[in-house]
Amino acid sequence: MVKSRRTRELSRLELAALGLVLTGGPCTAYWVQRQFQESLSSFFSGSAGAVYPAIERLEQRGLIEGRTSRNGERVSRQYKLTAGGKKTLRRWLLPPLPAEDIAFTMDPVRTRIFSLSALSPSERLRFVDEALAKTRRRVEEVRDDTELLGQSGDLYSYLGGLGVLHEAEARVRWLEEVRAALQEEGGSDD
Amino acid sequence: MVKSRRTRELSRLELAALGLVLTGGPCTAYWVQRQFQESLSSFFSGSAGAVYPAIERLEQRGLIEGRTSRNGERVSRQYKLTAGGKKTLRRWLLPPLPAEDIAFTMDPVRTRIFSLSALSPSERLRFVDEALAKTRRRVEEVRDDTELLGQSGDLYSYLGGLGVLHEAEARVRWLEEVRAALQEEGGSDD
DNA sequence: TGTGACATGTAATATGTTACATGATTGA
DNA sequence: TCAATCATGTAACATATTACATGTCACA
Repeated sequence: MVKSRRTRELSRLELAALGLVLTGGPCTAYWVQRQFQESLSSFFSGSAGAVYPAIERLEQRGLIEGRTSRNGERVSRQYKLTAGGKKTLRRWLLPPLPAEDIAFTMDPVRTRIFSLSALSPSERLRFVDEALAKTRRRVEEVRDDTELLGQSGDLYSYLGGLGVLHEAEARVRWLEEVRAALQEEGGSDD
Repeated sequence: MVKSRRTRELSRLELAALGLVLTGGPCTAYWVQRQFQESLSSFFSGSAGAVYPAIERLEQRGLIEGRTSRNGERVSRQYKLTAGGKKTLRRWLLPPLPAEDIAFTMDPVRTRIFSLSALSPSERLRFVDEALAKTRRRVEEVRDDTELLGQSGDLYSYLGGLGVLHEAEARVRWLEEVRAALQEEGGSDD
């Protein structure tokens, strides 16, 4: 039995891609790419320049294995998880969950809040109102998409969608509070 | 009047740093770095290797201006926003808010959900229970920090903290739903 | 005949990460 | 005097982004 040498940790994209190959394999790199693009989470763009190299790295590590197949003139490479790949995924899922992953949070609208003093009181309200309107619309979109996922019978995708929905709804509630606070602070305009 | 030539867009880190200089200026790059490190949002690590170059780029663009000062042997460079910097911030805040910024969402726990089939039913519950416990603890931490921000009188920081709190609470509610769904699906073990 | 989805990649670019390195000042 | 904080940076590295490039296949 070979002791694996210490090697660099997998990036989030690599881990997510590995999980996709588990669920969808055997599948092509292109399919993985589409999953990223269609995902409700837009963290990864699903660009070819990111996905293809990531898949290659996973294969080089022996976490997935590819098999080139031919349909007429068309070649494609189908990947599936190896035993090592599954072990890696299990290590990723089983305790302990790293603190950074629990604390991770990012909202580009929230980032902007800290610069609000560059605007006049009425402009601040305009900012929040736009964010509120667009986030509400986003909630509806996510709700629809999640409902579809629920009907598709894919439990984990549905649960993922539900997570995105909860987050979007939380943003709406938060923005409503922000709006109230700004109105109170507001007073006269510029 | 000089038409500004088309130039690359500012990165999120640059924009966030610009906002920090608005709020905290005149301030040092080190101070900006500390703000990132202490922020409840852990999206940016606040590493010197990211912050110092970003501040330099902002200065080269004329969005902030620095002034080297001397206290005894100690030199430090104090930055403050320029008129152009303020204009840039206002453009960032005023409509339209880009759709990507509204849709942006990332939760490393949620990412893992899609790979849950690598675990046995009882392991899946263990995963969710750990996430739930740690996220609940996180909610308490964020609540405390946000309360302090509220007492500090810095309205925008407080509102930012409130946003993080809402998000953490939403994650707890979501994980509770996930737990229920997994128990229902669960049945027999491995 | 042409469009769009399938499929695979590369190149240029920039950004951010970790780790290293240095030195002054403050306060216990 | 020692540790922590203030303060400024650099180097190596990998990764992700956009844009480009190519070609097949199904179908209307």
